[in-house]
Formats: sequence, structure tokens, C-alpha cells
Amino acid sequence: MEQYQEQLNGIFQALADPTRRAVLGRLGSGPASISDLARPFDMALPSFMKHIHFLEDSGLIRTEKHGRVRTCAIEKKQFARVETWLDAQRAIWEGRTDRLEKFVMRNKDKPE
Amino acid sequence: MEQYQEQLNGIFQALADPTRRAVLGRLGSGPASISDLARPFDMALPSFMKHIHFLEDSGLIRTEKHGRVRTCAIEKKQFARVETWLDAQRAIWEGRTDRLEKFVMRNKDKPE
DNA sequence: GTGATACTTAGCCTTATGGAACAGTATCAG
DNA sequence: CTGATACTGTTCCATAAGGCTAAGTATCAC
Repeated sequence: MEQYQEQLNGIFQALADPTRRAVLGRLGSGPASISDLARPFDMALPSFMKHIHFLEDSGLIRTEKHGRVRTCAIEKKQFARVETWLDAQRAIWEGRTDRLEKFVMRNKDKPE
Repeated sequence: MEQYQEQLNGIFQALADPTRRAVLGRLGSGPASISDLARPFDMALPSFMKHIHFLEDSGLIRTEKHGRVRTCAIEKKQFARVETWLDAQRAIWEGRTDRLEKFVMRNKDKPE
């Protein structure tokens, strides 16, 4: 739970940067090398690498080095955590009736 | 489009902090005052206020002052932007990326 | 082996973030 | 009018984020 919260911190923070979101968009259509990914951006490579590391640390991508080329791929599972958080959030505000109903049902079965 | 990206920056960044996510969770079950919201947190009020301002700037909450009490409420519409971004992302990796669909994706939630 | 390619490491800089304290201002309750 | 309540404004601090350059390492192509 605590760990889940820290993961969310990292994930949301990773998504908060347009460069990183663009990289994720690009990786959505298939793996790519660092330099392929970096090409569209007007940025020094070490700066770009920081974004890649950030994305990898957040778990949104995974990377692997073969020879001198590091290949990056998207990690779809991690996106599900965002989905889950959104669902939970909506469950709170849209599920009020449900929650109330559940509460009523529980108390019907378990009277004082 | 440009504006949409900047909004996403703010939204994701707002979501990247556990205090702010907790506030959103609390506001999900109804509006509350600043001090009500602040009570659970071991934090000076001015520090807490920064989070409230951040949330308001991101558009995830809206606030209103009556007398000396500022009441905060969740702004559900803004959460939809996250949803939309996730949908677009999934659309890419599920291969639904022909020209028409890309066009629709980019424009369906273009800001007002 | 040489040179180009593809990162990587190490510093440096500026701004933003998340926290603190302390001193206001504006209401409301009596 | 007075005091408590509910913020608000200001300033400070330490660390992290996002950019840069310059120099290093490890492959690969010839």
C-alpha cells in the first residue's frame, strides 16, 4: 500500500513532462533505441537520457542493452496502476449510492 | 493542443503528490473547508495551502470563499483529461492508429 | 588499429517543489 | 469591543528537476 503510493508518485511525475509523454507515445507503436527516440527532440543527449531513466525508474518503460544500442519498450502493466487509481477515485464520487446501498445491506443483515 | 499538453503537465504533476491525492480522495465524498481537509495532515497550514493552490491551478478542484471559510470541491471534468490521454495511449499500442483515428483522438477533447 | 557511433558519467546552472516559521487580515461569536 | 477562528502573505530553506557542456567508455565497420 505504502509502496503502491510511492509507485504512483513516480508514475504521475513521469507523466507530468511532455517530452516523456511523447516518448511513451512513440514507444506505443513499438520498441526503439535511445537515439531514435531522441532524434525528434531539440535536446542534448544526456538531458534526454535523464527522461529515459526517469521513465524506467517509474516502471513505465523497460530497457535493455545489446552491443552499444539500448532498446526501450513500453511497460503496459504500469499504466494499469493509473487506471486503477482513477477507478478508485470515481468509485468514491460516482459510487456513493452503491456505497450507501452496501452500507444499508450490511446493516440489514447485521442488526445491532 | 498546446494548451491541452500544458494542462496535462499540471494535472499529472498535481497527482504526483500523495498529500494532494489524499485530498482528492477526501473531496470525492463531498466538498470540505481548508481546515477540515488539512486536519489529517501533520503539516503547517501555509504548506498545506500550497497543495490546495496547486490543485486549484491544475483545475482538479475549485474553491470558493464564504465569510472566512474557503470551501473546496472536486472538478470531475478535469479527471476526464487523464482518461482521454490513457485512451489515446492505448489506442496507439493497440494499433488503432490510422490517420482518421489520430485526427479524432487529437480533436475530440481539444480544450474550449 | 582507426574512426565513427551510441551511449554514459560527471559537473554545473537555474528554477521549481515541498516543507518551515512568523506575522498579518478578515470574519464570527459573545 | 474582544477574542478566537480561518485562512493569507511573506520569507526562508533544502532538495529535486530539467537543462547544458565536456570528457569518457564500449561497440561496430572497415
